[in-house]
Amino acid sequence: MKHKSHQDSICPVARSLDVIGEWWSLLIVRDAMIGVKRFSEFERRLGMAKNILTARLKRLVEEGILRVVPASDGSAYNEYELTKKGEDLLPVMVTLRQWGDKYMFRAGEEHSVLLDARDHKPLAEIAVRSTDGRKLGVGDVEVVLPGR
Amino acid sequence: MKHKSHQDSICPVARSLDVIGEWWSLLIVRDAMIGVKRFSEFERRLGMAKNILTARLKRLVEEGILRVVPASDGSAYNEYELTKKGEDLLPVMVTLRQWGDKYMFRAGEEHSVLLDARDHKPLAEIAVRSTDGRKLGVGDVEVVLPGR
DNA sequence: ATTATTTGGTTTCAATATGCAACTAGTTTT
DNA sequence: AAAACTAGTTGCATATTGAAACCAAATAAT
Repeated sequence: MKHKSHQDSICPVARSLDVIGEWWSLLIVRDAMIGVKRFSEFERRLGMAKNILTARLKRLVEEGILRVVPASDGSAYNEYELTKKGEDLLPVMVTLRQWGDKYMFRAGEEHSVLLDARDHKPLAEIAVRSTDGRKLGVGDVEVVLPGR
Repeated sequence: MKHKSHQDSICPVARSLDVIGEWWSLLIVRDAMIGVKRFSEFERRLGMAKNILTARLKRLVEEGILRVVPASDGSAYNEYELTKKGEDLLPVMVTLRQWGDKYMFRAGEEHSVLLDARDHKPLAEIAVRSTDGRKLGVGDVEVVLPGR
C-alpha cells in the first residue's frame, strides 16, 4: 500500500504535509534556502540515497516548490532553485528551527543557528498572534469547518 | 532499511523533523490541539490504521509531546493530551496552515480555518522578522554552524 | 586527443514501514 | 446477561526506503 494521501483534506495543514511531509523533503528545501542548487551537493550534504533524492526533487519540482534551471556557471548541467512558493516556506522552517532549538538539544550542546544576515543577530522569536497583536496559545484558537 | 534518523544532526530543523516528521504525526498533534484526546477519536477523525496510530502515539508520548492521563470522564480508559512541548508546536502548525491556505487550494475551494476564539477573526499572518522588526526573506538570513 | 573523473541519474535488491483486516481482552451500554 | 464499544495486537500484502552497482554524458587531467 502507498501511504495515504492528505491531498483531498479540507485542512490546509494536511494538504501542506502531503507535499512537504515526506521524509527528506523539508531538508531539501532547507538546503535550497541556504543556496544549495546541485544534485550532487544535496546528496553530499544530506547523505541520502540518490534514488530517493531523485524522487523528492521530482516531486518538489512538480509541486512548484523548486524549479529546474540551466546551471549558472555555464556548464551543461541543471540546477534546482526555490520558487516563490518554496521561499514562502521560510516561516515553517523558522518555527521548526525555533522549536528544535528549544527542545531537541541538551544544555550546552552545539547546533547551527539562523541569523539575520545584515547584523548577524538571531531572529525574533515567532509567536502566533491575533490581528490586534495578542499572543495566542492552543487554548485561544478555534478551527471552523467550511460551510458553517 | 529503516528510514534514516536525523536525531544526531546539528540542525534543529532536522532534529525536529526526526520526531514530528513521520507520516501522521503532525496531524495527530493538530487534532490534539483542537481537543481530541481518545484513541478512537483520533482513529475516526484521521481515518488511519490502528497499528500506525498506536505506534505514533507511543512515539509522541516517548518524546514528551503527548502525555497519557486517566480519562477525564471517570471511565477506565486513558486520554492523550498535549504537554507544553506539544503545545509549543502551535507556531509550526499555524505556519503550515497559512502556507497551505495560500498555495494548496484552488480559488473558491473551501477549507477549514483557524480563528482567534475570542473574536472569531482570522489570526495575524506570521512573518519571519529580525529582532528590530524587519520582515526577512530567504535572502536575508544566514546559517552559522557551531564552532565558528 | 585520450583517459580519468565527476555528475546526475537508473536499476536491482534487501529491509522496513504502511495499510488493511481479523482478532481480542477489558469496559460500558442495553 | 448480552451486545456493543474501546484500545489495542497480530498477520499479511504491498510500498517505501536505503545501499550498492551500474551507466551515459559532461568535464577535467594528462
